[in-house]
Amino acid sequence: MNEIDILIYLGKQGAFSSPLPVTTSRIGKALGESQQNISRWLLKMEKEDLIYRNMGIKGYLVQITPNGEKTLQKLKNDIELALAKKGKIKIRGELVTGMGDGQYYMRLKKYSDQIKKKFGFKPYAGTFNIKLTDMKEIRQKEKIIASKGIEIPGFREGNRVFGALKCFHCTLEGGKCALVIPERSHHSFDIMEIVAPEFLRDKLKIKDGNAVKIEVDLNENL
Amino acid sequence: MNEIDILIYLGKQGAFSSPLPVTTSRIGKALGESQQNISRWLLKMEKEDLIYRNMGIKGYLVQITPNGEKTLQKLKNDIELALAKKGKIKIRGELVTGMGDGQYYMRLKKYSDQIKKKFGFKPYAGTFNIKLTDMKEIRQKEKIIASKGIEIPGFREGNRVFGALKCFHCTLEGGKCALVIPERSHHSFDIMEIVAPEFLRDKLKIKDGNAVKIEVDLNENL
DNA sequence: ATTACTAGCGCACGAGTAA
DNA sequence: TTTACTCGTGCGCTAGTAA
Repeated sequence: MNEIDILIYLGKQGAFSSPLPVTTSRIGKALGESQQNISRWLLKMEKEDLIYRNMGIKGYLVQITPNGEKTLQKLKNDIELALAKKGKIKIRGELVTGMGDGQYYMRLKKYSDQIKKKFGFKPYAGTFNIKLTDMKEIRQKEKIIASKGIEIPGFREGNRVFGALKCFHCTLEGGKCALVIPERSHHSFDIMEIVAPEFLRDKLKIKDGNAVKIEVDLNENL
Repeated sequence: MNEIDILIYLGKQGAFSSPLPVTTSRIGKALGESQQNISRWLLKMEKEDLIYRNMGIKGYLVQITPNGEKTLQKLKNDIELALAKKGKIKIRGELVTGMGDGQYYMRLKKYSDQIKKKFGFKPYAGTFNIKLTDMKEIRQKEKIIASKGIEIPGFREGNRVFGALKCFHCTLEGGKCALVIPERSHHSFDIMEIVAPEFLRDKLKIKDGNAVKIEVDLNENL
């Protein structure tokens, strides 16, 4: 029991725009609380400028103040911010160079065109390679691999076969990137390859050995 | 302080999809509570199946359970339901006939075409006339009149001048209608005129003298 | 460093009841 | 009928401290 429960009850009854005739026992009944308890809460909420009250014939006329409305809005907002993190996984690692085959792949037009199409940016012809130094982080990567992700199909060029890629929207130190995982070659399990738009490469001033944070979005649609 | 605050905190840190390393004192600091208090709450929330916990090296690894997520969703939903009532005014009255000039207006094509255009239905060539029997209800009507509403312009036909109408989306016993207030003739302050789509006239089996509930939407856009 | 127990205090609760 | 007071109980809080 708290003032939020009462604000929600009053709001659902339409106490925003006009005074609502209510009694403490009716609210109590609806919320499973005693009449006395509601009486005390309304008194308190009046002091806190969450509601106005005027005596009516039977019971009070109660209305939610702008402050009361703001309180509800703020809570809703906070919950939304929290729920927005659903389906996102954070990973920490360390920037390394010269590992992984992503940088080779990204020079191939067939791959980079697909990135452009599905992620909306032209990838820099190299990748950020992130080394996962902790077993915990590798377990996170496993969780990502178990997700569906965004598939970029493979192709053949002459004799050579280029495998499919499983990709994810992600942010690297806050900047939008794409996580690229070749579907076949599962060697180097402790490396994550991230392609960035060209401009980001300049903006993020990170060097080899730097610790970086990545947030991977498991959802397919942005 | 309650479990919602902690769920929001954990959620914002991304504890939905993967275990989050936290300590009771860190949460306490963030929420302005003592370490001991957070310890007790986490214990309780674990019992209530809102979170899982596993001992880590320093502190716990905490994750929000599906049930915990559902709890947040439900609260968000309830708040949204409450906030959806904002800008809506409830009025009670009694159905009467033969009063008001709305029914005359609605037979005029220039008016009814506008209703069709702005409310999306062809009005029945008569109005529901609602008599406000209580001073409280009349005060509600004043609040409505003070709002902007949806204007339907006047026109002249030969010598006669037909005034503008101020209209509002509303529901009459749950059915979508339009409240129509002539801008000039402010006689009969205790009558509200409501036009309904033709089919509603049959569906709502209300007769003269019946008490009815109206919910008026002060917003212009549906 | 952690978590979480115990003790002590105060706020929140329902029951009874006055106005 | 109302609201809201007082009273007694118990839950939630912080501080101290054990593990």
